[in-house]
Amino acid sequence: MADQVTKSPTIYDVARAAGVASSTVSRAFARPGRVNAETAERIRKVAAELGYRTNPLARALPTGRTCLIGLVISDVTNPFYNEIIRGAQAAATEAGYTMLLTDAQESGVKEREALERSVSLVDGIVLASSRMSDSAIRMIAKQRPVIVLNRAVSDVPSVVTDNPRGMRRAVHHLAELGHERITYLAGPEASWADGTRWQALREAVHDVDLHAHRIGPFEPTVAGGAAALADLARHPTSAVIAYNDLMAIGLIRALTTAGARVPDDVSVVGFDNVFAAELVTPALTTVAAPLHAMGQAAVRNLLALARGARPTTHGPVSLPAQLVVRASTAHRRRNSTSPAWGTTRVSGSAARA
Amino acid sequence: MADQVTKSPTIYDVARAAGVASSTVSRAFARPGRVNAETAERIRKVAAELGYRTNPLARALPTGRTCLIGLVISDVTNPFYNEIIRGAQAAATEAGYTMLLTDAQESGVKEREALERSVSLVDGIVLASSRMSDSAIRMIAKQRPVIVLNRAVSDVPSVVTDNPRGMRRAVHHLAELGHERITYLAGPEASWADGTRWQALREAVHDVDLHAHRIGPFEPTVAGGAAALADLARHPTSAVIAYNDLMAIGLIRALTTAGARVPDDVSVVGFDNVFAAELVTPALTTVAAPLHAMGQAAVRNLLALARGARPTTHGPVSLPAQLVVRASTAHRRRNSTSPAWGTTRVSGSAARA
DNA sequence: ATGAAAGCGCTAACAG
DNA sequence: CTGTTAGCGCTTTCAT
Repeated sequence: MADQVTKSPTIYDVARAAGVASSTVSRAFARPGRVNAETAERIRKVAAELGYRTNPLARALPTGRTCLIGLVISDVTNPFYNEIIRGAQAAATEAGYTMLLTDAQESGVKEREALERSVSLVDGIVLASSRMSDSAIRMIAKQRPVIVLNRAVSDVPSVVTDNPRGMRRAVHHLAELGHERITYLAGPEASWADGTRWQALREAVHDVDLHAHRIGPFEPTVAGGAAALADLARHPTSAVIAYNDLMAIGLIRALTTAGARVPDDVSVVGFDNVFAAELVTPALTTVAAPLHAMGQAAVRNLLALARGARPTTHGPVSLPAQLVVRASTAHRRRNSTSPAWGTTRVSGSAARA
Repeated sequence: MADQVTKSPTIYDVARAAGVASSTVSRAFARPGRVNAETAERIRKVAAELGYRTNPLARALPTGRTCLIGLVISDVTNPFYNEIIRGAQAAATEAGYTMLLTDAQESGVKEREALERSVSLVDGIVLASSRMSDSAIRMIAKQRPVIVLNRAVSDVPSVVTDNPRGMRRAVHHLAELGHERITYLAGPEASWADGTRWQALREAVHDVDLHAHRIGPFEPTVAGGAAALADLARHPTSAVIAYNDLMAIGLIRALTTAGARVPDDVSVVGFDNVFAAELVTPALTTVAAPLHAMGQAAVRNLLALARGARPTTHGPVSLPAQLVVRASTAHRRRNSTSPAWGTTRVSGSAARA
């Protein structure tokens, strides 16, 4: 039965038992060099016997450092963040920091409230795919070091994936497979990543002389991807690139249900390479973000910032993305002129050449 | 550029500006009833102007309460915890608490270290599928209120799913489909859930006069499930129940690759109903744990404990599980005496029908 | 209802 | 190298 009666020993208890001043005990733990080896040894021994453990809270008060960092995630439920969380945690632990993880539950308001309650508690904050406005972010960046992940906010250091390059690879892959028209399934309008991806797609497509068309925005979820089918049917293409894996998966399912075959009738590529991407059938071709590395980089940079380092680079730190080719993309079949999966009545003729 | 120069105003700044004693300011925030309505109003106004926000750290020192609770997860990467985290977070926020999430990275040692660093910081701890020994858990339960999730530890309150009932439902479902022999794919030996599930399976199977056979243990991952194929092939059955969804998914994939058809040749049921369960093909029939509710219940109970409530019930609090029937289970085909998916060379002729 | 003062447990000058 | 002495920002008796 939980009996939290025993008050944990304080620095004074140790000091008394070791016959030294409390400040010496403090030094023995914080600055072992500044204390006689023998005394230090004795203090450690006594402390161990008493079961003394320095109270991080009390320590934080005079020093102003809590050794806590906040990681705010727009939606912990999204598998996209799994590896990011882990990378961040690893970097934090490695540096002796503890992580305060907060789920913003998709809401800019909740995000703000949560931040409200935790800014003063942490030495720095990583904002992953924040739903807050740029100005709100700059606001909190005034109070504590902040790194934004997966987004660029002027005057606030950030870590992102190299979407342009990832997108270029996806487009080249599709081009090699003979596809000529690509539909982009847009994610949330507020998403910075969505903007860069669509922009990158337009440029990439231009380079290799293909065409791109955008539909959306849709929710960045399986349901959102499924919902995109109707729009896609109105203007079908043999290839589609989705804002993220979840949407790609949703679309594939809807497509399959509607009688289309992936990748035979339409090739689909996602973004992020989340865990489920390789589990679904067909396994998803996707642009893999270096999730773990991103979480890690964000925390490391944050910690550097907290230590007083000025952000070196000006633009965001950009981590390389890779294309993971799996089974959801295939060579375009010339003969499939009209989609078998038209909305209601398959308006056959409207297909591309 | 992050300029954390501006020191945030203290209670004294507010007191001075409002022309009252600091203690009055303190009361105005903590015990509004104990202060003149007008003064309180003035104080709030001044505080707002100055942008004063009470420092939770400084508050925690004299009160001993940090309004922080720790949630330790054996592996944040496992989708099983997604909804649990969310439920926990919701309950915490609702009660005005902030959550300190820690990933134990599958390691009892790391778990312990992380705990070491955070016990003194929190008002209570939820241990989800802890990898530590019962005695280690009881140890930390002596220092702070603790709730263990998904496990039973004597003398420590816990929240679990009703595995026996879930298992019974799965077995009845399989029985109705005409299956007679069920293989259980065991998860980690150290897992409390694994023990109860296998035990429940044996009992359930006995009630309806079927047979159960256990293979394993395997890693509770997709890879682990795939690895189980070899063992299963050695002693094939028309139905298998896996320790969890990830393993079930892994097995299905391996089975499919080996040329077997799910559910035609073998029916597979998982446990947990994680997000990916409905995404895979065939969609997984699984025993759904009330993930969100579990996280929520754990935190609520913890908070009650922290408030001084004695745990009412003696055994663990058990939350109901449901069977979600999807596409990975089907009626047993009488004629498939020998598996078409034998270990190495698929002995062609042996196909069903 | 309000003020004064004594800490919470620890760190950080400053002397010795 | 070690002891002394102030605080960090807030709460909490105890007076008034």
